[in-house]
Amino acid sequence: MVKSSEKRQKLIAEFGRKPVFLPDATRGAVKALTFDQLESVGVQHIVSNTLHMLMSPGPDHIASMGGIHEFIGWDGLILTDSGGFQVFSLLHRGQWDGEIHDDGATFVIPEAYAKKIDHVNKRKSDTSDACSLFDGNGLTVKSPRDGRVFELTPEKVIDIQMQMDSDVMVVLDDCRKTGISRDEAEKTVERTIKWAERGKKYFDEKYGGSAETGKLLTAVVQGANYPDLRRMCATELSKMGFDGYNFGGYLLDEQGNLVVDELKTVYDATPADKFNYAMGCGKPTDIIQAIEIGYTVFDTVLPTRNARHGTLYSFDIPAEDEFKLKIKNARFKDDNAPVDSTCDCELCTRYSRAYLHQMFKVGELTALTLATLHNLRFYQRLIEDETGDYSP
RNA sequence: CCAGAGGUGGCGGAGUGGUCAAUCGCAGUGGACUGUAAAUCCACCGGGCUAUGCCCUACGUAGGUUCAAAUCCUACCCUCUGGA
Repeated sequence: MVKSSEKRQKLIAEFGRKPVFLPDATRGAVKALTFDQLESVGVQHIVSNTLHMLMSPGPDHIASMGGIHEFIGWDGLILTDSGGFQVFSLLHRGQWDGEIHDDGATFVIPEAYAKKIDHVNKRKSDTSDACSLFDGNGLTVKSPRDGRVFELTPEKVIDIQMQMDSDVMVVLDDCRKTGISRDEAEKTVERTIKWAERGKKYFDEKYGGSAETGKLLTAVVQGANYPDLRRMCATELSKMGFDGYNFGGYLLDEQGNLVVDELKTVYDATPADKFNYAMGCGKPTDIIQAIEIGYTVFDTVLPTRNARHGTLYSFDIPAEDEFKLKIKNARFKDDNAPVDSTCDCELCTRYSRAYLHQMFKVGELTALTLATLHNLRFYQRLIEDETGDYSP
């Protein structure tokens, strides 16, 4: 195994000690940005996704390219999500075919998506390279053109993340939204605990655990909006000795409010010397709340996706309005001010609201880049301000 | 000058007797987005109201046929394509 760089080792050692925000680079890239641009706003950590990388280009390919850091050209910390969220967002919401069973989850890739990612896998499928990792023991490649089948199990998810050479790994979990029945919630908790145990055991026995690999392994706490289930899940997982504990599921209630009570319960039920990661959190105001509770690790698509959709964050906009500035609104056509008068990013130091407005109106790609750059800078400043050691 | 084709809302373009204030796309306006199938999705988009309904003005212009016309007839104006 390739040894982590000194820089990465340091990032891993310090991970979660103070609040960090990790932009989502689900498929190995933060949309619209280069890594130079990402670094220019102070980002040192990103999140990638096991399922997406499994589908394309495949863990074997990443391994053969020297691991994910080498492959994508990023020497910062990479946290890889397990694909548990896709169990929820794609399977439970019925967007993709597939099923969840006690052994894991099976995904059938829709033709439209398969085509999009097929340019690499088409070649691979001829020699079955893509599934060699699993010894034919689970991962099946059906048709490379229309609906290949992938299976995620607690063990496979560890293997994939190890092959990718991830820094912080996440075990497979059965992710659900908050509004499910008690019965369902109990089942997902049971399954999540079982899967976590299998993942941890496998990581320790096959790879020698964190001590041997220098990587961190985190577990996911489920339990929907049932505080006692959350507590039970957190307690059980804590007994297994993970490096971090993640608040899983959907961390908003039906009204879109942060589930503060559940977050507190989980925080209290997990070891004080381990970090807590609020997966998918969140709006700036949500992050501030979660930091107050004690969470230190955050990721969400909001700053990057909203940037691409024309919603910019600005400290010039009051918190009551969620710091949101919709740059495509007609009122910014003649606005010569920067998006955020307190910001030091390229967008704010060089361009006006009027210019960005115009670039969005005509669909210039530069607009997406500038907006993404800025929103990530905003999130960096938000989180750094919370620790009191903001330094640009 | 002759022969064809056509003139529809900001634009492109459906509709060819009633269910048409008029499909759809673009542009416009606003909204949504929380472990990313998302440079996406949704709503509104002639005007005026005592507004889940009513009234007015609209399918080149002017007449006509009809209970009823963007849709049929007549004339005129304009555009395009061929031919002199």
